[in-house]
Amino acid sequence: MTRKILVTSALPYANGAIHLGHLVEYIQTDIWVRFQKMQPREKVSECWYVCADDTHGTPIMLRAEKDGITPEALIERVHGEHARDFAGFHVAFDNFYTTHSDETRACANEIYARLKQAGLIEKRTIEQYYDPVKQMFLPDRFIKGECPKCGAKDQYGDNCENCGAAYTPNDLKEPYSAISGATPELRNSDHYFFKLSDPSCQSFLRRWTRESGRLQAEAANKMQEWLGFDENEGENKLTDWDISRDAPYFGFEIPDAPGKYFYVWLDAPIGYMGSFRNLCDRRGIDFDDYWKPDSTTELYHFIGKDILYFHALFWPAELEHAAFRTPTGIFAHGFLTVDGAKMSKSRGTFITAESYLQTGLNPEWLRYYYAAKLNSTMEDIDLNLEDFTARVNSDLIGKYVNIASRCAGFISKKFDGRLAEVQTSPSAAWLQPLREAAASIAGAYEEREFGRALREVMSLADAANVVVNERKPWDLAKQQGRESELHAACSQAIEAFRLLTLYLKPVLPKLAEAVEAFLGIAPLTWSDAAVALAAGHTINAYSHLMTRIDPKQIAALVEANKESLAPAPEAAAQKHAEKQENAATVAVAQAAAEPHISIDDFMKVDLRIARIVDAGHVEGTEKLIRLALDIGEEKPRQVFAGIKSAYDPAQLVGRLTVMVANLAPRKMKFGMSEGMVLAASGAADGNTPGIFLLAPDAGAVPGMRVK
RNA sequence: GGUGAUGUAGCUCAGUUGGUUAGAGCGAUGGAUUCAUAACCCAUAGGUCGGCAGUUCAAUUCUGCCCAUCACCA
Repeated sequence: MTRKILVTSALPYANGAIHLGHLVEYIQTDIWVRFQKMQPREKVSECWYVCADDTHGTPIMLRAEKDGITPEALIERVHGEHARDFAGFHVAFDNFYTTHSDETRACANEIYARLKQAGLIEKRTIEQYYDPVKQMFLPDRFIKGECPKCGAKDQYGDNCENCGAAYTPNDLKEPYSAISGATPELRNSDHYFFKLSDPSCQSFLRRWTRESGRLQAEAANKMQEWLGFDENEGENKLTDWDISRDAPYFGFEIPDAPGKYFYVWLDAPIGYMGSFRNLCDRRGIDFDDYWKPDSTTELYHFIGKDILYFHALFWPAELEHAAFRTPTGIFAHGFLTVDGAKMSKSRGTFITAESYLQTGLNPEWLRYYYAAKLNSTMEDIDLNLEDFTARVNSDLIGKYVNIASRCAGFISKKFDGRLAEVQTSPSAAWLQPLREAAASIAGAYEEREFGRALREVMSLADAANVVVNERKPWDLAKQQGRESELHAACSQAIEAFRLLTLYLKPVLPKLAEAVEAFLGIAPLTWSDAAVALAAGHTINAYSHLMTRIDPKQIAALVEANKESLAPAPEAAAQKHAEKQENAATVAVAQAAAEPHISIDDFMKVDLRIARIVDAGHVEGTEKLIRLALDIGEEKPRQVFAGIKSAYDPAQLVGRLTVMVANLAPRKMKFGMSEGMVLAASGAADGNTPGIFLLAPDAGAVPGMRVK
């Protein structure tokens, strides 16, 4: 059966420039799509690649305000920049659209309406911080204050960068608005939730995430962590997802809720549909064929591993319950590092797509290098600038282009550009492995094992160079009567070059075009591997196809991206998920507060004497011991404790210790942890190793309260 | 803190369902060659397969502990 495929890359947020980190994904997707489009129609009859700018949310609104323009003007400008950058790197979307479109709005409204009809939308009143100066509700990341745990100042509203504690903005001490600096007030507001906690969502997602092909193995593991193993898991489930935001907000107003807007993360994935709908309208494609529930077409989302949550949980659950098809597969990739470290503005390794092109570097160099490093896992990939130069120069110029360069001249000068018979020539037997490699290279591309594909291509290029070396066309050219040998040797080398070009074409589309012009052939497709160019086929004069990277260009690129200013925090710069949160850093001095707690605070902690009635290792963990604790209740409590390094389970059974009995139960991969045992340990500096479990003096019995 | 991943030659990476001398490309060194933008070809050197312990006739591979790096914790 012929395949029909729809492919997406994650939507870039419309408040910043495309950089080398983004390009990993777009290049990866583009290579895969180009590969599919080279397949014969009977195998892949359609393959569409759509994307869009992600244009909504608070950061866009504030950014536009800061620039003194409307959000619409901002996103239009950025759309132009993004389209230019993608085109510059030969990323060939069938449609690069925008989420701020009628199509996306219509899809969002439809999905919302259907979810509502299915009883999966719920209105709830929540308490949220409000900036009285700016007159708007504040997203978590726009509230800063002191960490409730360690007292560190100027921490974001969701977690502490100093001690790593996670909390909600309501827990922050001395909170202030990162926008105005004002002290925010708690106010009530109605929000709309997608009921992810509904049993139908839970059971659907448990099934869906485990189906073969949906997720990479590592991603499926992660999902299991979030979802739990089975239906009988404790009451700790997925929580409902807040999909609305209050005005002022740049986005789509919810149809039946004036003043409420769809949260940007709701309409972002819907933007895939919106973009495709727009393409369908322009090209006469059947939208429903791709999105109806029982569709036989394939749908793939290429994403960064940071947004797996949105694409593997929320998105399929939405689609399923809104009576659309769900994705065939989610392909997550890792992050990019440059020279082994996060991209850094001060080091000049935060490199924008625009600066790369303006410095005069060839985009196909980067495409090749990324491809050489990409595989189907979520591992991070490193752009090592020295290695980049060496690898591209050696592989592409030294090996691959060299084959044409060293043989084409003889064909032109001695044979008037005409090729000898190759397909049936006995001396051309060495080309057979090159030709047959088409299948395994195709397999590697299909599986997104681009590195493996290119290793195979380059080893074939090595083999071709060895053969040329053995045939020595330069010697043959000097000898009378050996013209046909020379003709055969060079024609075969050209044929090898044609095959290698075909295999590299998904990665190097422009170079392949230049080769097609040089060889005087129609655009190469995968089935062209089978048949050699015919005897007498005329090729054009060779002119060099690609230059080497000059290390000076790399130095210039780094220099152009260097910011001498004090480096701003940029740790999360390559992520999509930050879109809803990333705030401008506003420094506001805060007075220190004494980190005392009241007796009431202390009494909230229900400490109990517990007897360890059972203890055992937890398979698959490095630090945990599973404890069964008797605190005088009907059933012992199950608690997981990170004390494996210091205790042997067998020695623990029977002894008394102290546990926190009213700690919120936490679902872990291996079951519920219903409390916590108390143990002392030294600072994390490792100078005082060891973990020391607390124990009461003789006389205490299980269940006694500790206070 | 918890979870997951990674750690193999100077660099970038393969690989090992436990089995003799651990591989490639680049780089280095030596040689050969001159058709090719000094590319290509041949050869050599270079690794306690992060560290320590255990299981085993045998561990880079399995198990435990430790170290380092990275990500995630909605």
